[in-house]
Amino acid sequence: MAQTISLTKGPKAREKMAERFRALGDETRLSLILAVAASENAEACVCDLVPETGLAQSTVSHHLKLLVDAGLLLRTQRGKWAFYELTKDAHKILKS
Amino acid sequence: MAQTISLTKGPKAREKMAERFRALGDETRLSLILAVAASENAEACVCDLVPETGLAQSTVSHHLKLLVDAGLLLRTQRGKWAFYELTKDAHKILKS
DNA sequence: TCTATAAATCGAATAATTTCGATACGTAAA
DNA sequence: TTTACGTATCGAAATTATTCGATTTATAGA
Repeated sequence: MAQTISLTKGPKAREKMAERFRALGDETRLSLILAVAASENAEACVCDLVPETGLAQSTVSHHLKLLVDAGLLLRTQRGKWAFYELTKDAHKILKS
Repeated sequence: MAQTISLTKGPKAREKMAERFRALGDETRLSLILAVAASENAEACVCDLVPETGLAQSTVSHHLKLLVDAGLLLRTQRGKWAFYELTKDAHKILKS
C-alpha cells in the first residue's frame, strides 16, 4: 500500500509536527533519545544520562522535558528516580 | 519484519540525521516542503512559494537552501526558474 | 523529624536562528 | 548589448535556543 504525505492537516497538527522534528533536530537531544533507546530495558534515568553526555544535570533534565513535551519520551517516576522511555511515535519517526 | 532503530551509526551520520530533523523543525520550512509536495507535478518554484507563505523572497530562498543542504529537496534550474521537488528521504521521513 | 539523594526549576550569559531590505548573479528576450 | 525578470547572497536587527550554576522540590532512608 502506497502511503502518501498528509497534506490535509490543519495548522495545529502541523505545529505539533514541527515541534517533534525540532525536538529531534538538536544533536544533544538526538543523542539522549538514542541513548534511552539503547539502554537496558529501553529506559534510562537522568543519573544514567548525565555521565553519558557529559552535560550538566540541569541541562539533561531540560532536554528530556522538551522530548516529553514533544510526545517522544514517556516519563515514569519510580522511587527517587525518573525513568524515560520512547513513545510509539518516537519509534515510528526514528525508524524512518 | 520488525524494524529497529539504528543505534550503531557514527557521529557523522547522527549529525546528518539531526540536520534533517532541524530542517523540518521550523514551521516555515515544514510549510514550504509540504507546499512543494502538494504542488502540481510535485514541484514548485520560488515564485510560487513566496505568495503562498507571505514571506520575503530572500527568506523563502534561504529556507529552500537549508532544505536542499539537508537532502530533503532537489533543485533544478529550468530557464529563469528554479524548481524544487522532494527527495526520497524527505518522502520517507514525512510518511512516518 | 532530619538528612541525603535524584530531579526540576530559575536566572543569566552566550550562541544560533529567523527575517528583512538591499544588492549581486544568471538567464533569456528585445 | 541592453533590459527585465527570477533567484541567491549579504549584512544587520530581533528573536529564540542552549547551557550552566544555584536553588528548590520530591522521595525515601536513618
